[in-house]
Formats: sequence, C-alpha cells, structure tokens
Amino acid sequence: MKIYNSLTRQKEDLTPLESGHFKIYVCGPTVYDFFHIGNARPFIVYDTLRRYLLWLGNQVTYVQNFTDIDDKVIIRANKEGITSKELAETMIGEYFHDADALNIMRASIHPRATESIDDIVRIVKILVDKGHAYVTDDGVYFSIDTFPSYGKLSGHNLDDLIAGASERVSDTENKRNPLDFAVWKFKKEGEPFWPSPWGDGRPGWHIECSAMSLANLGETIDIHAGGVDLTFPHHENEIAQSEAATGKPFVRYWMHNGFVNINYEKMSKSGGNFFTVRDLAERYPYHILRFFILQAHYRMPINFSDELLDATVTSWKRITSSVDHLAFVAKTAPKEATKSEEEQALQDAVTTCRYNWKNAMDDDLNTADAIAALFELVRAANTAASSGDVSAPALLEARDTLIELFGVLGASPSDTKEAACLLRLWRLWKQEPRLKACDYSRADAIRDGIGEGLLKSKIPPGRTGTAPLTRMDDPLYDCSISTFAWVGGAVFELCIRTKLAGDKTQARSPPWRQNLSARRMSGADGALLNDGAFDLTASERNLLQQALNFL
RNA sequence: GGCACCAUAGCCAAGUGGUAAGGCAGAGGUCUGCAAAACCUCUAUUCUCCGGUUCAAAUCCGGAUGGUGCCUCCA
Repeated sequence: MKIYNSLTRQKEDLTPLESGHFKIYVCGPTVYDFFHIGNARPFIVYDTLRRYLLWLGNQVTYVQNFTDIDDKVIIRANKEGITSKELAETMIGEYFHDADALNIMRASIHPRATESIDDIVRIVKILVDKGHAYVTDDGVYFSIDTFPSYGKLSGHNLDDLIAGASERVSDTENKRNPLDFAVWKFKKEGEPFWPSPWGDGRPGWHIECSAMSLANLGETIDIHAGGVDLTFPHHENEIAQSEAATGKPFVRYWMHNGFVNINYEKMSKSGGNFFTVRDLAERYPYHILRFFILQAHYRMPINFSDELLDATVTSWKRITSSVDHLAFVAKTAPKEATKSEEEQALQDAVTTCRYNWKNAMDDDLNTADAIAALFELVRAANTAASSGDVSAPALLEARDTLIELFGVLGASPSDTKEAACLLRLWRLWKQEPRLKACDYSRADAIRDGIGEGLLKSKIPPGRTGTAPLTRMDDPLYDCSISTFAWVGGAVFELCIRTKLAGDKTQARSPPWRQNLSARRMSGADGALLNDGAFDLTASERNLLQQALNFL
C-alpha cells in the first residue's frame, strides 16, 4: 500500500523494515481530562490503519503512550486537590472506557511517561555526553545548533523560526538558541519530581515520546503518527533528540491526520469549542462517531456538527438494514446457486467491491473511497435480495463481505445495539394476544390513543401515532410505536425515531421492517426470528405495559 | 511577517492528465391498508476566478480571491 509520508511530502510504498512486521508509534493523550472528538480522530484513524495491516496478514507492534506528567496534568490535579498520579489514573481509565467503545484496539504497549523515567534519563544522558544537550539553572536543554537537519520534517527555515521565537518567547536568557527546548525540567514547588544526574525534576514533553518509542520499538521504527499540529515542534524535536542520541534514522514514515473543526475552526480545549467523546456518546452511539470520522480522508480537515452526525446515522442505517435483510432473505432463498442474471450480478458486485475497497485502502488509507465501494455493494445486495431469484449462499457471501470489510474499518454492521433491542420488543409483542385481534381502524385508534394519552409532548404536529415506548440501552433512540397493522396474522411494526432528528422526526424503520414485508409477500408464517427465551428490563416491561393498557 | 494545506451539487465528500464515486437531503415512479423500507429514474455539461501547457485539465504550471492550520500548550 501507499502512504503519504509527511517527511518527503509524497505518497510512498509502505514497507516495513522487518518483513511482515510493522512497528508503529502513535502519540497518545495527555491524561488530564476526557478526550474530545478531535483527539479521537488519530486514535480511530491509526487504529484503522493497524486493522488493515493486520488484515493484510502483517504483524503489528503498536505503541501508544499516555503523557501522564505535564503542566496540564499538574495544574488540573492541583486544582482538584488530588495528586497528578491520581488524576492520571482516573483519566486513563476514562480513556479506555471511550476508546474501547469506539472499538479502538488496545495498543500492544501503552507506556506511561512516569513509568519511563529511567529510559528518559538514559537518553538525556547520552545527549549531554555527546554535547547535544546542556545544563542551565532551570533544566537541561537540547541544542538545536548541534543538529543541522533541524526543520526537515516541518519544512521550516531555521532563521525564520528563530525570528519568530525571539518575538514571542521571553525566557531565552538561559538558552543558547531561542529554539532550544527542555529535555529535563528542574523541580518547582508543588510539582512531582524524579532524581536525575543533573538534579531532581521531570522530563520535557518531547523527550517522553522519543524515549518511549526507542525503549519499546527500537532505534528505527516504521511509522510515527499524530495530528498535524504535532508536526512542529513536537515531532521535529523528537527527530532531533532521537537521531542525535542514536545516530540512526528515527522514523521511516511520518503520518499526520487533519483536524476536526467546528464552524471551520480547529476544535481545541484552549479554544473552548470542543465536544468530548463522552458527552457525544449521550446523543450518538460510539460506532456512529467512528463511522463519521472514517467517511473523510484522514488528512483532510472535517467539520463537525449535529447535522452531519444525523446524516451519518441515516447512512449507517442503510448498511445495517441491508445486512440484516440479507440474512433474513437468505433463510427462505434457494439453497443452490440459481444461475440467474441477478445472482451473477451480485457475485460480480462482491468481486468489484473487494477490488475497489482494497484499492482505496491501499491508496493512503482512503477510507472515504473504501466506504463508497461498500455502499455500491449494499445497493447491489438490496437489489438481489428483492429479486427473489438469488441463492442463499450468494446473499450470505455479500453479507459476509460487508461485515468483514466494515469490520476492518472497526465499524461492524452486525450485532448493533438497536437491532438487539428491537429484537427483544418484537419477541414480546409477538406474544401479545390482544395485538392479534386488531384491525386497521382499531390499530390506528390505538396508535393515536397512545400518542395522545401517553406522551403528548412527543407527538410532532401533523403526525399521528408516535409515542416513545421505551428507552433502550442505546441512548440514541426512543423507540416509538408507529403503526399497528394486520395482514392475515399478527403483523405490526415499530418505528424508530432518533431523538436527534428533533422536529424533523425522521422516522426510520428498524432493520427487521423488511423482514415483515418479506414474510408477508412470501406468505410464510412466523419463524421470522428465533423464539428463544428473552428478558426485558423492568423499565421496558413497565413502559410496554403502559402501552398495552390502551389496547 | 515566514511556512504549509485547502476550495468539487442544497449539505457532506472521493477523484491528481482521458471526459465528475459514494452518502445525506429533494423530485418522480414501482411495490404497499396508510405510512415506512427497498428498488428504478432524475438532481454539478462542470469542479472559486483569470491566464498558460497539452490532442485532452477538477487534476499540471503561473497569478488572483477566499478559508484554515503551524510558527506558543495542542490530536
């Protein structure tokens, strides 16, 4: 595959130094707060890269650090009256809570700065011994004048940088060059510290990543990744320190992802315009956030708004409903290949999809294009499923392809929560004898009655019969009764309305809505879903009972 | 001021020399108690603008305009 290398500013063939084994380092979070959707982008993007490399059959050693000692951590901890360590511990736990939910694989190693002090000191010592670093009265500084290629990653001209730095940076007295940066900061009152040959203190930010990369992955690694804002000075400094210390190339491919913007401006905590993933998860499922991020190429900036996430919810449903539908139709489809035109078309679509998907992923991880390829298969599969002349194996192959390839993106369309929740309600309703006796007029009356009687405020003007029945595990949805219908059996349907759709009240049928139609058309009875034991939560049972009281 | 990046439909977004993917929204149709879903059709003769190179440009070059980021902690 090809990857855009920030160092050379062009796409290059991505080959590991050690055949079949990629060594990747991703700059991890500074653990002083919940991370926001902008912070999440690199985690999601590089996790996807990792999944793809694994899918291709490679081994991947993936390191993502926690910066658990830093000005921000110290300030926040002091403010809350706890130790830096306590704050970091808590926030690392919160990181995993969100990251796991975003389906971000745990790194092979999650090193922490405070647990890497020995490695850091060792490198600082090498730098001092080699004359690349010098001691002042407030710390140990790296001397960029001893590293001639400084600026090669960011493309900055040294003179310009110095000019800029001189204007802004006031504490230059101790430094030989205004661009020199601290690799070790001597302790200050109220700050945690560790011993070093030059005095007690704590590591500078940049040296942490260098040390953790060198210690865990070796002197030369394949990929080092992070947000574009880290290019300078963070990554530039990492190169200088690491290469000055080892004398070897530090990183072979540098990858930088674009920002998540709000109103076309960078999302940042200092700017105050940010949404934490935790807050967003109250309104959107985690997999929607992940899918949203992957819909754009990773190097492009993406704008962020509820409106865009709403569109993502709708498009994601197109995928999940197709996947569910295929499984259902396959149950009654011919067992043997039909040799029909439709069957051939579907098989071709699967082949085309795989080809286009891989090409897209190979081209600098173009997930946007890869997703487009998958949508084309969704369309072809829906067409095939509705033709009635495609065999079960062919339908299931299409379904498996979708699940597999979306799975590589870390967003699996099977086994989603909304499907599971609706399944449970479907099973319960199916058992309700009173429902079997309704006719349309009665059903509509019931529907309206529920709407008016139960939850007036939720009924949008001009619509009848939507009433939240239960709140499901997935916080995105209110489950609403939309319609009760009777067609030669107990047939009724649910209508999902996303809370976020607000007044638009875009009603979306659950994935198995198509199951109902198919069942009706084929005349087959029951057996739509496996009737096994099921449990309702107390609140589900309660709300359902309220609804049934109107029958 | 210096250095980068970006500009594609109502919205989002691929496409980097061969005649505009995909999603959302919208319109018409098929199907259907109504509705929804699904499927079909339509929705940018044109890619911010102006020049240039080429048989051929959204794509390459030059310029203009607009936007963003970095140069200070930042994903």
